[in-house]
Amino acid sequence: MAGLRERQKADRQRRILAAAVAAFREGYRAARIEDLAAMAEVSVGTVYNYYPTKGDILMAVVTMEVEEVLAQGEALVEAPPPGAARALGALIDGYYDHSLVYLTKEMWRHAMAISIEAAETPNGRHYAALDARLCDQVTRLLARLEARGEVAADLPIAALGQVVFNNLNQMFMEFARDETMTIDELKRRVAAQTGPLAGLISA
Amino acid sequence: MAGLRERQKADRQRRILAAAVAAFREGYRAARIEDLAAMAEVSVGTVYNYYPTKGDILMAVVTMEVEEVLAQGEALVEAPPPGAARALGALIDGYYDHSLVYLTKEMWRHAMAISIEAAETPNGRHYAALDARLCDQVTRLLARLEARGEVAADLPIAALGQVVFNNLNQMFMEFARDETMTIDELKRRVAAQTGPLAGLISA
DNA sequence: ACAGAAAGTTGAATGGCCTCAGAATTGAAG
DNA sequence: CTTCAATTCTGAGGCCATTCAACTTTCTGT
Repeated sequence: MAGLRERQKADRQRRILAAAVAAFREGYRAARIEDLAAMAEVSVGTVYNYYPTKGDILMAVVTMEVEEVLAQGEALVEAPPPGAARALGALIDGYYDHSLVYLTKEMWRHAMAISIEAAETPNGRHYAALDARLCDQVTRLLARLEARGEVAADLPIAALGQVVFNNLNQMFMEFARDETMTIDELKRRVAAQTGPLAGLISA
Repeated sequence: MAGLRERQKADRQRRILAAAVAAFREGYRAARIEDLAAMAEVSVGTVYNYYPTKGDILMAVVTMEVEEVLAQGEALVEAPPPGAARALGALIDGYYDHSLVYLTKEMWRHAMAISIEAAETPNGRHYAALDARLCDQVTRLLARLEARGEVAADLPIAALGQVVFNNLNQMFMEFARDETMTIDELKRRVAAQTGPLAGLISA
Protein backbone atom coordinates (compact mmCIF):
# COMPACT_ATOMS: atom_id res chain seq x y z
CA MET A 1 0.00 0.00 0.00
CA ALA A 2 1.22 3.46 -0.79
CA GLY A 3 2.08 5.29 2.43
CA LEU A 4 1.29 8.94 2.98
CA ARG A 5 4.88 9.96 2.38
CA GLU A 6 4.96 8.22 -0.96
CA ARG A 7 1.72 9.80 -2.08
CA GLN A 8 2.85 13.25 -1.07
CA LYS A 9 6.08 12.71 -2.91
CA ALA A 10 4.37 11.66 -6.13
CA ASP A 11 1.98 14.56 -5.78
CA ARG A 12 4.74 17.09 -5.33
CA GLN A 13 6.66 15.66 -8.24
CA ARG A 14 3.58 16.05 -10.41
CA ARG A 15 2.86 19.56 -9.22
CA ILE A 16 6.42 20.68 -9.89
CA LEU A 17 6.43 19.23 -13.39
CA ALA A 18 3.04 20.74 -14.17
CA ALA A 19 4.18 24.10 -12.90
CA ALA A 20 7.32 23.81 -15.00
CA VAL A 21 5.50 22.96 -18.22
CA ALA A 22 3.15 25.90 -17.70
CA ALA A 23 5.87 28.34 -16.71
CA PHE A 24 8.42 27.22 -19.30
CA ARG A 25 5.93 27.58 -22.11
CA GLU A 26 5.61 31.24 -21.11
CA GLY A 27 9.37 31.57 -21.22
CA TYR A 28 12.09 29.25 -20.01
CA ARG A 29 14.62 31.91 -19.22
CA ALA A 30 12.05 34.13 -17.56
CA ALA A 31 10.76 31.34 -15.33
CA ARG A 32 12.50 31.52 -11.98
CA ILE A 33 12.76 28.46 -9.78
CA GLU A 34 11.15 30.56 -7.09
CA ASP A 35 8.11 30.93 -9.36
CA LEU A 36 7.85 27.21 -10.04
CA ALA A 37 8.14 26.58 -6.33
CA ALA A 38 5.35 29.00 -5.57
CA MET A 39 3.11 27.53 -8.27
CA ALA A 40 3.76 24.03 -7.00
CA GLU A 41 3.23 25.20 -3.42
CA VAL A 42 6.62 24.00 -2.36
CA SER A 43 9.86 25.65 -1.32
CA VAL A 44 12.84 26.32 -3.58
CA GLY A 45 14.88 23.69 -1.79
CA THR A 46 12.22 21.09 -2.45
CA VAL A 47 12.29 21.72 -6.17
CA TYR A 48 15.99 20.94 -6.04
CA ASN A 49 15.21 17.84 -4.08
CA TYR A 50 13.29 16.52 -7.07
CA TYR A 51 15.43 17.87 -9.89
CA PRO A 52 19.14 18.63 -9.57
CA THR A 53 19.03 21.65 -11.88
CA LYS A 54 16.63 23.79 -13.86
CA GLY A 55 17.95 22.04 -16.94
CA ASP A 56 16.90 18.68 -15.56
CA ILE A 57 13.32 19.85 -15.25
CA LEU A 58 13.44 20.90 -18.87
CA MET A 59 14.96 17.58 -19.83
CA ALA A 60 12.09 15.74 -18.18
CA VAL A 61 9.75 17.51 -20.58
CA VAL A 62 12.02 16.84 -23.55
CA THR A 63 12.06 13.18 -22.64
CA MET A 64 8.24 13.01 -22.68
CA GLU A 65 8.19 14.58 -26.10
CA VAL A 66 10.90 12.43 -27.63
CA GLU A 67 9.59 9.19 -26.18
CA GLU A 68 6.28 9.80 -27.90
CA VAL A 69 8.04 10.72 -31.12
CA LEU A 70 10.01 7.49 -30.97
CA ALA A 71 6.92 5.38 -30.31
CA GLN A 72 5.15 6.94 -33.26
CA GLY A 73 8.21 6.47 -35.47
CA GLU A 74 8.44 2.84 -34.44
CA ALA A 75 4.98 2.19 -35.87
CA LEU A 76 6.11 3.66 -39.16
CA VAL A 77 9.29 1.60 -39.27
CA GLU A 78 7.18 -1.52 -38.80
CA ALA A 79 5.17 -0.78 -41.92
CA PRO A 80 6.74 1.93 -44.05
CA PRO A 81 4.90 3.24 -47.11
CA PRO A 82 6.35 2.11 -50.44
CA GLY A 83 9.30 4.00 -51.90
CA ALA A 84 12.41 5.29 -50.16
CA ALA A 85 11.54 8.97 -50.56
CA ARG A 86 8.00 8.51 -49.34
CA ALA A 87 8.99 6.32 -46.39
CA LEU A 88 11.74 8.67 -45.18
CA GLY A 89 9.52 11.68 -45.70
CA ALA A 90 6.74 10.14 -43.65
CA LEU A 91 9.09 9.30 -40.78
CA ILE A 92 10.67 12.75 -40.74
CA ASP A 93 7.38 14.62 -41.04
CA GLY A 94 6.07 12.55 -38.16
CA TYR A 95 9.03 13.63 -36.04
CA TYR A 96 8.48 17.28 -36.81
CA ASP A 97 4.71 17.16 -36.34
CA HIS A 98 5.17 15.89 -32.82
CA SER A 99 7.94 18.26 -31.84
CA LEU A 100 5.98 21.16 -30.34
CA VAL A 101 3.39 19.32 -28.27
CA TYR A 102 5.01 19.94 -24.89
CA LEU A 103 7.89 22.14 -25.91
CA THR A 104 8.23 25.56 -27.48
CA LYS A 105 11.04 26.58 -29.78
CA GLU A 106 12.67 28.45 -26.92
CA MET A 107 12.54 25.36 -24.75
CA TRP A 108 14.11 23.32 -27.52
CA ARG A 109 16.87 25.88 -27.91
CA HIS A 110 17.72 25.68 -24.24
CA ALA A 111 17.52 21.90 -24.22
CA MET A 112 19.91 21.71 -27.16
CA ALA A 113 22.23 24.25 -25.58
CA ILE A 114 22.35 22.27 -22.35
CA SER A 115 23.02 19.04 -24.18
CA ILE A 116 26.10 20.56 -25.78
CA GLU A 117 27.31 22.76 -22.97
CA ALA A 118 26.95 20.06 -20.36
CA ALA A 119 27.79 17.13 -22.57
CA GLU A 120 29.60 15.17 -19.87
CA THR A 121 26.80 15.37 -17.30
CA PRO A 122 24.05 12.73 -16.94
CA ASN A 123 21.76 15.23 -18.57
CA GLY A 124 23.86 15.76 -21.63
CA ARG A 125 24.40 12.04 -21.99
CA HIS A 126 20.69 11.41 -21.68
CA TYR A 127 19.94 13.84 -24.48
CA ALA A 128 22.64 12.26 -26.62
CA ALA A 129 21.07 8.87 -25.98
CA LEU A 130 17.70 10.09 -27.21
CA ASP A 131 19.41 11.38 -30.34
CA ALA A 132 21.12 8.06 -30.83
CA ARG A 133 17.79 6.23 -30.64
CA LEU A 134 16.31 8.52 -33.26
CA CYS A 135 19.33 7.99 -35.47
CA ASP A 136 19.00 4.26 -35.02
CA GLN A 137 15.36 4.41 -35.99
CA VAL A 138 16.17 6.17 -39.25
CA THR A 139 18.83 3.59 -39.97
CA ARG A 140 16.46 0.73 -39.26
CA LEU A 141 13.98 2.20 -41.68
CA LEU A 142 16.66 2.23 -44.36
CA ALA A 143 17.58 -1.36 -43.51
CA ARG A 144 13.98 -2.41 -43.87
CA LEU A 145 13.69 -0.66 -47.21
CA GLU A 146 16.82 -2.42 -48.33
CA ALA A 147 15.36 -5.76 -47.22
CA ARG A 148 12.26 -5.00 -49.25
CA GLY A 149 14.46 -4.31 -52.26
CA GLU A 150 13.60 -0.62 -52.44
CA VAL A 151 17.11 0.55 -51.64
CA ALA A 152 20.26 -0.61 -53.42
CA ALA A 153 21.84 -3.55 -51.65
CA ASP A 154 25.51 -2.66 -51.50
CA LEU A 155 25.32 0.63 -49.61
CA PRO A 156 26.67 1.44 -46.12
CA ILE A 157 23.23 1.76 -44.55
CA ALA A 158 24.45 2.85 -41.11
CA ALA A 159 26.54 5.70 -42.51
CA LEU A 160 23.74 6.92 -44.77
CA GLY A 161 21.22 6.66 -41.96
CA GLN A 162 23.41 8.91 -39.89
CA VAL A 163 23.74 11.39 -42.73
CA VAL A 164 19.96 11.54 -43.05
CA PHE A 165 19.54 11.89 -39.31
CA ASN A 166 22.26 14.50 -38.93
CA ASN A 167 20.59 16.48 -41.65
CA LEU A 168 17.11 16.36 -40.17
CA ASN A 169 18.52 17.13 -36.76
CA GLN A 170 20.53 20.11 -37.93
CA MET A 171 17.58 21.43 -39.90
CA PHE A 172 15.43 21.12 -36.81
CA MET A 173 18.00 23.17 -34.95
CA GLU A 174 17.74 25.83 -37.60
CA PHE A 175 13.97 25.70 -37.26
CA ALA A 176 14.19 26.18 -33.50
CA ARG A 177 16.60 29.08 -33.99
CA ASP A 178 14.26 30.96 -36.27
CA GLU A 179 10.99 31.96 -34.60
CA THR A 180 9.42 32.76 -37.94
CA MET A 181 9.96 29.40 -39.66
CA THR A 182 6.89 27.16 -39.74
CA ILE A 183 6.85 23.39 -39.52
CA ASP A 184 5.62 23.18 -43.10
CA GLU A 185 8.52 25.30 -44.26
CA LEU A 186 10.87 23.00 -42.37
CA LYS A 187 9.32 19.89 -43.90
CA ARG A 188 9.52 21.36 -47.37
CA ARG A 189 13.18 22.20 -47.00
CA VAL A 190 14.17 18.86 -45.57
CA ALA A 191 12.16 17.03 -48.23
CA ALA A 192 14.13 18.96 -50.85
CA GLN A 193 17.30 17.51 -49.33
CA THR A 194 16.20 14.02 -48.40
CA GLY A 195 14.22 13.46 -51.59
CA PRO A 196 17.18 13.63 -53.97
CA LEU A 197 19.20 11.53 -51.55
CA ALA A 198 16.46 8.92 -51.49
CA GLY A 199 16.45 8.98 -55.29
CA LEU A 200 20.19 8.29 -55.38
CA ILE A 201 20.00 5.26 -53.12
CA SER A 202 16.82 3.75 -54.52
CA ALA A 203 17.21 0.31 -56.05
CA MET B 1 47.45 60.99 -35.25
CA ALA B 2 46.28 58.47 -32.69
CA GLY B 3 45.53 60.31 -29.45
CA LEU B 4 46.41 58.91 -26.08
CA ARG B 5 42.81 57.91 -25.46
CA GLU B 6 42.66 55.90 -28.66
CA ARG B 7 45.90 54.13 -27.97
CA GLN B 8 44.84 53.23 -24.45
CA LYS B 9 41.59 51.92 -25.78
CA ALA B 10 43.20 49.68 -28.35
CA ASP B 11 45.66 48.50 -25.74
CA ARG B 12 42.96 47.58 -23.24
CA GLN B 13 41.01 45.79 -25.93
CA ARG B 14 44.05 43.74 -26.76
CA ARG B 15 44.88 43.00 -23.14
CA ILE B 16 41.33 41.84 -22.46
CA LEU B 17 41.24 39.53 -25.47
CA ALA B 18 44.66 38.11 -24.63
CA ALA B 19 43.59 37.49 -21.06
CA ALA B 20 40.41 35.84 -22.31
CA VAL B 21 42.18 33.48 -24.70
CA ALA B 22 44.58 32.45 -21.95
CA ALA B 23 41.92 32.07 -19.28
CA PHE B 24 39.33 30.38 -21.50
CA ARG B 25 41.79 27.76 -22.64
CA GLU B 26 42.21 26.84 -18.99
CA GLY B 27 38.44 26.55 -18.68
CA TYR B 28 35.70 28.75 -20.04
CA ARG B 29 33.23 28.11 -17.28
CA ALA B 30 35.85 28.43 -14.59
CA ALA B 31 37.10 31.75 -15.91
CA ARG B 32 35.39 34.56 -14.04
CA ILE B 33 35.09 38.01 -15.55
CA GLU B 34 36.75 39.27 -12.41
CA ASP B 35 39.78 37.13 -13.27
CA LEU B 36 40.00 38.42 -16.83
CA ALA B 37 39.70 41.95 -15.51
CA ALA B 38 42.54 41.37 -13.07
CA MET B 39 44.73 39.77 -15.75
CA ALA B 40 44.06 42.64 -18.14
CA GLU B 41 44.61 45.15 -15.31
CA VAL B 42 41.22 46.66 -15.77
CA SER B 43 38.00 46.70 -13.78
CA VAL B 44 35.01 44.44 -14.31
CA GLY B 45 32.95 47.31 -15.66
CA THR B 46 35.60 48.05 -18.25
CA VAL B 47 35.52 44.51 -19.57
CA TYR B 48 31.81 45.02 -20.12
CA ASN B 49 32.55 48.28 -21.82
CA TYR B 50 34.43 46.39 -24.49
CA TYR B 51 32.30 43.25 -24.74
CA PRO B 52 28.61 43.15 -23.85
CA THR B 53 28.72 39.62 -22.40
CA LYS B 54 31.13 36.84 -21.59
CA GLY B 55 29.77 35.05 -24.64
CA ASP B 56 30.79 37.91 -26.88
CA ILE B 57 34.38 37.59 -25.78
CA LEU B 58 34.23 33.92 -26.67
CA MET B 59 32.64 34.74 -30.00
CA ALA B 60 35.50 37.08 -30.84
CA VAL B 61 37.84 34.09 -30.56
CA VAL B 62 35.51 31.85 -32.55
CA THR B 63 35.43 34.43 -35.31
CA MET B 64 39.23 34.47 -35.55
CA GLU B 65 39.25 30.70 -35.89
CA VAL B 66 36.47 30.44 -38.46
CA GLU B 67 37.75 33.30 -40.61
CA GLU B 68 41.04 31.47 -40.97
CA VAL B 69 39.25 28.23 -41.74
CA LEU B 70 37.21 29.95 -44.44
CA ALA B 71 40.28 31.54 -46.01
CA GLN B 72 42.01 28.19 -46.13
CA GLY B 73 38.92 26.53 -47.57
CA GLU B 74 38.67 29.19 -50.23
CA ALA B 75 42.06 28.23 -51.57
CA LEU B 76 40.90 24.66 -51.87
CA VAL B 77 37.69 25.59 -53.67
CA GLU B 78 39.77 27.50 -56.20
CA ALA B 79 41.74 24.40 -57.13
CA PRO B 80 40.15 21.23 -55.78
CA PRO B 81 41.98 17.91 -56.19
CA PRO B 82 40.45 15.58 -58.76
CA GLY B 83 37.48 13.41 -57.78
CA ALA B 84 34.43 14.32 -55.73
CA ALA B 85 35.33 12.17 -52.74
CA ARG B 86 38.90 13.42 -52.63
CA ALA B 87 37.92 17.07 -53.06
CA LEU B 88 35.24 17.00 -50.37
CA GLY B 89 37.49 15.04 -48.05
CA ALA B 90 40.28 17.57 -48.45
CA LEU B 91 37.98 20.50 -47.71
CA ILE B 92 36.45 18.86 -44.66
CA ASP B 93 39.77 17.64 -43.26
CA GLY B 94 41.09 21.16 -43.66
CA TYR B 95 38.20 22.50 -41.60
CA TYR B 96 38.79 20.03 -38.83
CA ASP B 97 42.56 20.46 -38.79
CA HIS B 98 42.18 24.17 -38.15
CA SER B 99 39.45 23.89 -35.53
CA LEU B 100 41.48 23.75 -32.34
CA VAL B 101 44.09 26.44 -32.95
CA TYR B 102 42.56 29.10 -30.71
CA LEU B 103 39.67 27.14 -29.23
CA THR B 104 39.39 24.10 -27.04
CA LYS B 105 36.53 21.61 -27.20
CA GLU B 106 34.99 23.18 -24.14
CA MET B 107 35.13 26.62 -25.75
CA TRP B 108 33.45 25.20 -28.86
CA ARG B 109 30.74 23.64 -26.78
CA HIS B 110 29.94 26.90 -25.10
CA ALA B 111 30.08 28.81 -28.37
CA MET B 112 27.65 26.38 -29.95
CA ALA B 113 25.38 26.50 -26.93
CA ILE B 114 25.31 30.28 -27.01
CA SER B 115 24.57 30.34 -30.71
CA ILE B 116 21.47 28.23 -30.16
CA GLU B 117 20.34 29.59 -26.83
CA ALA B 118 20.72 33.19 -27.88
CA ALA B 119 19.80 32.71 -31.50
CA GLU B 120 18.03 36.05 -31.83
CA THR B 121 20.88 38.16 -30.44
CA PRO B 122 23.57 39.75 -32.62
CA ASN B 123 25.86 37.09 -31.32
CA GLY B 124 23.69 34.18 -32.33
CA ARG B 125 23.10 35.68 -35.73
CA HIS B 126 26.79 36.22 -36.20
CA TYR B 127 27.53 32.59 -35.49
CA ALA B 128 24.75 31.52 -37.86
CA ALA B 129 26.29 33.74 -40.54
CA LEU B 130 29.66 32.02 -40.15
CA ASP B 131 27.91 28.67 -40.53
CA ALA B 132 26.13 29.90 -43.63
CA ARG B 133 29.43 30.94 -45.19
CA LEU B 134 30.90 27.51 -44.52
CA CYS B 135 27.84 25.86 -46.02
CA ASP B 136 28.11 28.09 -49.05
CA GLN B 137 31.74 27.15 -49.45
CA VAL B 138 30.90 23.45 -49.52
CA THR B 139 28.18 24.10 -52.07
CA ARG B 140 30.52 26.10 -54.28
CA LEU B 141 32.97 23.24 -54.23
CA LEU B 142 30.24 20.92 -55.46
CA ALA B 143 29.28 23.43 -58.15
CA ARG B 144 32.86 23.60 -59.30
CA LEU B 145 33.12 19.83 -59.44
CA GLU B 146 29.93 19.73 -61.46
CA ALA B 147 31.35 22.34 -63.85
CA ARG B 148 34.44 20.15 -64.24
CA GLY B 149 32.17 17.23 -65.08
CA GLU B 150 33.12 15.25 -61.98
CA VAL B 151 29.63 15.38 -60.51
CA ALA B 152 26.41 14.44 -62.32
CA ALA B 153 24.85 17.46 -63.97
CA ASP B 154 21.20 17.17 -63.05
CA LEU B 155 21.47 17.21 -59.25
CA PRO B 156 20.22 19.88 -56.81
CA ILE B 157 23.67 21.06 -55.82
CA ALA B 158 22.53 23.53 -53.17
CA ALA B 159 20.46 20.93 -51.32
CA LEU B 160 23.23 18.34 -51.43
CA GLY B 161 25.80 20.89 -50.34
CA GLN B 162 23.70 21.61 -47.30
CA VAL B 163 23.34 17.92 -46.53
CA VAL B 164 27.11 17.53 -46.63
CA PHE B 165 27.62 20.62 -44.50
CA ASN B 166 24.93 19.69 -41.98
CA ASN B 167 26.57 16.32 -41.63
CA LEU B 168 30.08 17.63 -41.09
CA ASN B 169 28.76 20.24 -38.70
CA GLN B 170 26.75 17.79 -36.65
CA MET B 171 29.69 15.40 -36.53
CA PHE B 172 31.91 18.23 -35.32
CA MET B 173 29.41 18.87 -32.58
CA GLU B 174 29.65 15.23 -31.58
CA PHE B 175 33.43 15.56 -31.60
CA ALA B 176 33.27 18.60 -29.33
CA ARG B 177 30.92 16.76 -27.00
CA ASP B 178 33.23 13.82 -26.55
CA GLU B 179 36.54 14.74 -24.92
CA THR B 180 38.05 11.41 -25.91
CA MET B 181 37.43 11.59 -29.66
CA THR B 182 40.48 12.59 -31.70
CA ILE B 183 40.46 14.65 -34.88
CA ASP B 184 41.61 11.62 -36.83
CA GLU B 185 38.72 9.59 -35.50
CA LEU B 186 36.37 12.39 -36.53
CA LYS B 187 37.85 12.58 -40.00
CA ARG B 188 37.58 8.84 -40.43
CA ARG B 189 33.94 8.79 -39.45
CA VAL B 190 32.94 11.68 -41.64
CA ALA B 191 34.86 10.23 -44.57
CA ALA B 192 32.86 7.03 -44.13
CA GLN B 193 29.72 9.09 -44.59
CA THR B 194 30.78 11.61 -47.19
CA GLY B 195 32.69 9.08 -49.27
CA PRO B 196 29.67 6.95 -50.24
CA LEU B 197 27.68 10.11 -50.85
CA ALA B 198 30.39 11.40 -53.15
CA GLY B 199 30.31 8.09 -54.96
CA LEU B 200 26.58 8.36 -55.52
CA ILE B 201 26.78 11.82 -57.05
CA SER B 202 29.92 11.31 -59.13
CA ALA B 203 29.44 11.65 -62.88
C1' DA C 1 0.75 5.51 22.12
C1' DC C 2 5.51 7.00 22.10
C1' DA C 3 10.64 7.42 21.23
C1' DG C 4 13.88 7.45 17.92
C1' DA C 5 15.28 7.01 13.19
C1' DA C 6 14.57 8.07 8.51
C1' DA C 7 13.17 10.94 5.03
C1' DG C 8 11.94 15.26 3.40
C1' DT C 9 11.27 20.36 3.64
C1' DT C 10 12.69 24.94 4.24
C1' DG C 11 14.62 29.55 3.11
C1' DA C 12 18.63 32.25 4.08
C1' DA C 13 23.24 32.36 2.27
C1' DT C 14 26.60 31.87 -1.69
C1' DG C 15 28.69 32.69 -6.16
C1' DG C 16 29.09 34.72 -10.57
C1' DC C 17 27.22 37.46 -14.56
C1' DC C 18 25.97 41.84 -15.48
C1' DT C 19 24.27 47.02 -14.49
C1' DC C 20 24.60 51.72 -13.35
C1' DA C 21 25.42 56.04 -10.83
C1' DG C 22 29.20 58.49 -9.86
C1' DA C 23 34.45 59.29 -10.13
C1' DA C 24 38.33 60.00 -13.01
C1' DT C 25 40.68 60.99 -17.23
C1' DT C 26 41.38 63.11 -21.67
C1' DG C 27 40.93 66.70 -25.15
C1' DA C 28 39.49 71.38 -26.58
C1' DA C 29 38.76 76.19 -26.02
C1' DG C 30 39.84 80.51 -24.03
C1' DC D 1 47.43 76.76 -17.68
C1' DT D 2 42.55 76.66 -16.31
C1' DT D 3 37.96 75.25 -17.17
C1' DC D 4 34.60 72.46 -18.97
C1' DA D 5 32.52 68.88 -21.81
C1' DA D 6 32.95 64.40 -23.45
C1' DT D 7 34.44 60.01 -22.80
C1' DT D 8 35.79 56.18 -20.16
C1' DC D 9 36.52 53.68 -15.91
C1' DT D 10 35.13 51.81 -11.55
C1' DG D 11 33.23 48.57 -8.18
C1' DA D 12 29.33 48.02 -5.12
C1' DG D 13 24.94 46.06 -5.80
C1' DG D 14 21.00 43.40 -8.20
C1' DC D 15 19.50 39.18 -9.95
C1' DC D 16 18.84 34.28 -10.06
C1' DA D 17 20.44 29.33 -9.95
C1' DT D 18 22.03 26.48 -6.54
C1' DT D 19 23.53 24.74 -1.66
C1' DC D 20 23.10 23.41 3.07
C1' DA D 21 22.35 23.30 8.01
C1' DA D 22 18.42 23.38 10.85
C1' DC D 23 13.78 22.00 11.31
C1' DT D 24 9.34 18.96 10.34
C1' DT D 25 6.89 15.24 9.19
C1' DT D 26 6.30 10.40 8.57
C1' DC D 27 7.45 5.75 9.67
C1' DT D 28 8.85 1.74 12.68
C1' DG D 29 9.47 -1.11 16.59
C1' DT D 30 8.06 -1.72 21.09
